[in-house]
Amino acid sequence: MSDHYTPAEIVHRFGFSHDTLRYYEREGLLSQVERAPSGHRRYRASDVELLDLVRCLRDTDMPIARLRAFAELVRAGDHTVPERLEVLQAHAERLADRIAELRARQDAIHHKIDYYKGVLALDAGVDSPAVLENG
Amino acid sequence: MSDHYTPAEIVHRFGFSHDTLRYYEREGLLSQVERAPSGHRRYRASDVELLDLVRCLRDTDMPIARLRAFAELVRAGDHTVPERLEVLQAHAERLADRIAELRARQDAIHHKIDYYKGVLALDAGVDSPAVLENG
DNA sequence: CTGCCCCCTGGAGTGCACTCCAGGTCAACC
DNA sequence: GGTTGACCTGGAGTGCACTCCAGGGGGCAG
Repeated sequence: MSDHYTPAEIVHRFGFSHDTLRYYEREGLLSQVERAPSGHRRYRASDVELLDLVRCLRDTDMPIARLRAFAELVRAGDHTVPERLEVLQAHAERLADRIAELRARQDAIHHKIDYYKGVLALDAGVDSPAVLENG
Repeated sequence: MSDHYTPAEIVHRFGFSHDTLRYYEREGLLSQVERAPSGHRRYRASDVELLDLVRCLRDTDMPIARLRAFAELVRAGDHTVPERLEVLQAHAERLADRIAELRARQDAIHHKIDYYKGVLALDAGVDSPAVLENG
């Protein structure tokens, strides 16, 4: 381990494919990644740090465009911290909403599952099962 | 209100667009929807019931292909209830995993937010702020 | 010297889920 | 009778996020 990471190491670490990493770079999520004399990329600690956040935000469905905007703020310097904070807080809010929605839907699905289980239980126990109310 | 619903009523009720409803029909999520003599669609209670579930499952990211498979089971008759149950249970499991992942990411994002808040607090109170550990 | 592997490039292709469009029908209202 | 509005059709187009491809280079093991 030296002060940089090869593409393969990054692929392994984050689970992004080579192509996805190049795509992110093209899209401005990563600033120009350093190169070895051979032309091969050398990812640095700052890239890794940003990719960590990218992983987190992509996994929570932040679109690429917003990630690029965030990355640009990071590049613009420390004075953009308030704006970055706003971006993250807005995202956290949407995420909380999304989780709440998923949980509500999850409840509905479990009700449906229970309904089907009821149907099966009746089927198993009775020759001609009664009609069941679908909740 | 009669025993059927117009396309506009369905659009209003579920928030699916006309085009999306037609797309779902083409994709086999709804079986052939009844028509008025004019050719206009007439959605019935059974369509509404299925659309309710479609809303639920789409909102929790079940792909169209799996929804079609489910719809086919529904059409095939009551003997497919065990299979439908399996589909729903598998989906519920994926959904629980997804929610757990989102919550984990949510924690990480909140840590990042707290970190940025710390930076700002230091900025506000100190002329030359100390370096802060990024968690 | 010969493979072989890892990596490079620009650009084209893919999959999914819609979404839009042009042109037409039908019923109702003025 | 004309206009309006809701709806119809098949098919093309869109947006997003990758993902794949063909062709090429550098460096090292055998």
